[in-house]
Amino acid sequence: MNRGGARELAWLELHQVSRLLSGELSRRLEAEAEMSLIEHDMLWYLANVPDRRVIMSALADRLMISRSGATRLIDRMVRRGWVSREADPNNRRLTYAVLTPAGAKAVRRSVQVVWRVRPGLFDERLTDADVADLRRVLGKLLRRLDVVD
Amino acid sequence: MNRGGARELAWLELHQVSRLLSGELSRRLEAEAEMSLIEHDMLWYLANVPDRRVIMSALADRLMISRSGATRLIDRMVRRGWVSREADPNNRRLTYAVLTPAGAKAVRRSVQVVWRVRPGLFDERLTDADVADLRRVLGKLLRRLDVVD
DNA sequence: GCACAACGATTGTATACACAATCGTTGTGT
DNA sequence: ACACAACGATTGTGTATACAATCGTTGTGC
Repeated sequence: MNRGGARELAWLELHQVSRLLSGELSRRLEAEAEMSLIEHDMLWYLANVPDRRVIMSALADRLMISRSGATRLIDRMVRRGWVSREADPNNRRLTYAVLTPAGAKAVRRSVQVVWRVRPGLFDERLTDADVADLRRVLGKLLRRLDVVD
Repeated sequence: MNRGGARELAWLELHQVSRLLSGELSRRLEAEAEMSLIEHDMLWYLANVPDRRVIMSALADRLMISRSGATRLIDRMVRRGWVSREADPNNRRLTYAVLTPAGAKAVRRSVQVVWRVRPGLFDERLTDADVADLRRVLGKLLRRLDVVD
């Protein structure tokens, strides 16, 4: 029943690799930095954005999660003291998620974990040519998938 | 703070592509075949395995979900009448998930959706060389990630 | 043969997530 | 100025998932 075509296998392997890689990094982050992968991604993004603050809905888009997902994610981070909420004085519909000093400290630790773990999972196995090929193909796939970037 | 290296971007794009692709196929499956992506994957696997039956834990491994996740997934499928459970007469610890005729019918519909949707998302955008490159790189990544395959 | 470890599946529980509904705020047409 | 649409965020709710504990079954050492 049309099994095993190269394109079907490529599709399968793509998801398999993504799942295995993020699963492994996830476990290591959970164990060594007490945070989930999405929490790390969020903090890392916040740490590298001007003013270390971002509007809730922009955060949701960037992390590819729902608006309510972003609300609850920030709830957890506020409870942990890593992020604070700030209202926009000019437009009271907007809420900023702002990285706190404690959050900056936390993300410094989680980034260390990523730097320690990711090379072994990913970077070290690929030559420059591999990376270039991978990005070329991923770029083609990404191009029309309404990614705002 | 060490942003934007090609390897970091490749990692990001890999997960982004996987997420966007499966998200889109997921929505289409939900809308047009009333099942989730993992449910389709499960039925499709079952439909192509000898005897259309598989041991629970093998199913979990294959789908890369937890054992309890597999139990609950099969619970749902049994409720829908698409899968039945059968005990192994020789080893009463083992449970088989078996595709029912109704399940075979359901997967025929969901496969149609996949065949209709995936080419536009994936296949059509890639040349044979793209697919070969992608699989070469993914293969490298997969090789040591204890994939039973 | 019996005690007990190993095994496969399930259940209890906590958590994360999406979708839909809702709340307060801001923009718009007349 | 007012009614109302649009907007951004949150809350209510249902569901999927994982981890740990447990249940019944099978294998093993003595």
